[in-house]
Amino acid sequence: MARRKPPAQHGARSEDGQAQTTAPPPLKRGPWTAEEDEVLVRFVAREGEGRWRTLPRRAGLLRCGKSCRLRWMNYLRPDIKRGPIAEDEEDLILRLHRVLGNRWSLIAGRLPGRTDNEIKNYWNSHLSKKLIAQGLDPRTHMPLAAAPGKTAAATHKTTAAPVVVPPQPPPPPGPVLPTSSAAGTGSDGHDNPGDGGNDDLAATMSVDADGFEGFGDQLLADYAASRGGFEDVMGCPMVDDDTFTSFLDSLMNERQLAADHKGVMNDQGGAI
DNA sequence: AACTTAGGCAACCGCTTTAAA
DNA sequence: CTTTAAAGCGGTTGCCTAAGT
Repeated sequence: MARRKPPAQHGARSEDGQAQTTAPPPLKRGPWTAEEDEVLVRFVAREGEGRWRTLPRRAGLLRCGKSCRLRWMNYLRPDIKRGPIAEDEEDLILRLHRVLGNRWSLIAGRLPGRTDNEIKNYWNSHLSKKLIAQGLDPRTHMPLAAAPGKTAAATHKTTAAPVVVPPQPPPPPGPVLPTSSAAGTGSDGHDNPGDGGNDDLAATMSVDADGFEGFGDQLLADYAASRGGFEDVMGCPMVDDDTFTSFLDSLMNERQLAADHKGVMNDQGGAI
């Protein structure tokens, strides 16, 4: 169901947006054809992933490297799971999002076969609305402040400021988690579904807490405290790598965890 | 039946981070 | 140490389809 305006061949920019002086080859844009898919699949099978920038030329594709990578990661990888998001997957997404926020790649890393793009789209088109309908702020999973006529009724299209979020009080002290620096950590960023892909997360989780909303999570706090993994440093609760990794695992493997904290969640308006 | 609106999702954009030279 | 290339990420766009009028 891909539709992206095909023309727009403004070749005046490289794939990274930098201006170019020499006339670039006419890069194709828009939806991929079955033929292109086949070429890419065959090439990756033969040469392996990586070197995306040069891949198009080597493979004989008139696409930019970014486009090839995206197509492979989001659609052509053999381990991609097709089909609707299952109920348990949805439940996991909700719980992970509550802890991780919009870290789609990290969330995807915990859902084998699902891509960050797919989860992001699913979140924006389904789950955020679901939370709103429950009176919860999709960003923080906290109860929406009563804002007459400005919440669930606020229809939106896709993600552009999808949710009317009233000014929030500072989130409760949350674990110190990585911000966008979780990106680009040497792994392919998609965290190889199912392979403990939050290692990079854990490695960076002590960086800073700025900009991470939706994580003020009593769930993790309790969990970490129970593990003795909490320290209060500069007013910011910290968790160690193992604690956080275990916590994410527990989110996946122990539905009981949520039940154990039901009281907490109820206090917050029944989040999740 | 024709038109309009909303939803869904693949693809693109721009920025950040990391690694290599 | 600095610069540059490569890769990855989150946000956004825009087309197609379905539902509604």
